[in-house]
Amino acid sequence: MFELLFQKLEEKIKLTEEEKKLSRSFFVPKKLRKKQYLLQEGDVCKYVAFVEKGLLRSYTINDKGQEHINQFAFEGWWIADQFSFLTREPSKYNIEAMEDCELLLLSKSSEDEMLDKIPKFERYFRILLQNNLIATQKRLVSSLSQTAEERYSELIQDCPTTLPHRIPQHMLASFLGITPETLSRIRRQIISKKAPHIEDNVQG
Amino acid sequence: MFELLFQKLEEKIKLTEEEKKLSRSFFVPKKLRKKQYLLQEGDVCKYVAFVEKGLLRSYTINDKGQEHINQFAFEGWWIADQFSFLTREPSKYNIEAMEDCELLLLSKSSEDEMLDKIPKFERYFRILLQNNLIATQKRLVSSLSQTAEERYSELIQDCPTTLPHRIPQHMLASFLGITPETLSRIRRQIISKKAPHIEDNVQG
DNA sequence: CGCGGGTTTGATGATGCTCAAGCCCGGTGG
DNA sequence: CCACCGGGCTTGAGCATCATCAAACCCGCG
Repeated sequence: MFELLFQKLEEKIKLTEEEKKLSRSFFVPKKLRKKQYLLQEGDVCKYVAFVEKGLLRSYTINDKGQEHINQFAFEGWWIADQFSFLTREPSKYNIEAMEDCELLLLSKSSEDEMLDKIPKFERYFRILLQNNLIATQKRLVSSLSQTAEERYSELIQDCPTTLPHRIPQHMLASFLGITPETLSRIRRQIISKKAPHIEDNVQG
Repeated sequence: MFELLFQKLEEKIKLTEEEKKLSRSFFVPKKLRKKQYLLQEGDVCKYVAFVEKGLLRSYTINDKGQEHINQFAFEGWWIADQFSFLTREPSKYNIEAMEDCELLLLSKSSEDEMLDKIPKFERYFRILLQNNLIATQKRLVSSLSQTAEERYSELIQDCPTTLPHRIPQHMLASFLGITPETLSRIRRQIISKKAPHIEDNVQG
């Protein structure tokens, strides 16, 4: 259950066997079935979750009833509503399992204690947050300055295999901040750009 | 010169006098005149800067030549291109002083040494990044799910005094990802919504 | 006074949304 | 085995939002 976690940890920090053993004790394993929720809007986010297996999404619903996906979390990623977790205020996000999941949960008190007893984790989480911030800023800039087509093209360029394979189109649309209809039309346009001669020249 | 920095530090971590003295040595004071640059596109971001005084903006220019402001940094804030600072790759951002500034610069090697010698800073930067991430995620969601008018209204609701006072409209527009013309029209609409009776009913 | 920037205003067009319908395909039950 | 259902993807027509281009305006400053 902890294999992937320790593998990921070792990429950033070196833990002694002692520390590994101790750190295990702070996590609570949890399995989620597809469509079950780790967090629902209005609840306080009590855990940050490390994804050992499966796939989750975090999304909000705005006043017009539209869903907007904020983040996906694949194997080896962390997911939570940082704001609610930190402040203990009710969350505006929902975190749902898109596939059957195996998670390692870390409560606020466990995190605090772990950071106290194994300060190396301060560094680990700092690096994690830094990378997350870099990625989020990049996404923000692209959402402000690029067209939907450009954003979609870049997205599938970054993850040409996993994304279309494990995530249905209407959720990619929601992630990009566009409607499923628009995404469908964009895909058609891209295809006709790539092979503009096919429809025109193949005449038998 | 270090007053504001230590004030901000004390909100998050407790430093001994020894540590304060030591930490000073890692920073290099720097003054910038209005319109001078801390970082220019194509250069590697060599410093994270703490703003003792003044105001800066970080922006990118996309392929169509449009500027998009990524971040402002007021007194007490930090600013850098985290990605370039971390990877030493050339930056895609420009960081420019919007007013005369007094900064405290921290180079990568100084940061590393400081984190080594005063591990409390790991925690400080972790908290900093956490707050920055929360804010950036919020901005991302609003840029994906709200209209320009909604985003502008929320922005000036959050900072009704400082923002319009110190930041010209066309830069607010760039921050919101809209054109100056659109922002101007939005402002007019908001005004006429607030007092719809004025034009209609005052007839002499 | 005239210049130059920032802001405003207008006309037109592109991008993406809404609503509505049709299609495709896998799953279910008769 | 097939008919039916439902969800996801596609397609179309019309519309809202926002960008673009161009011109006017406003105001501080040399």
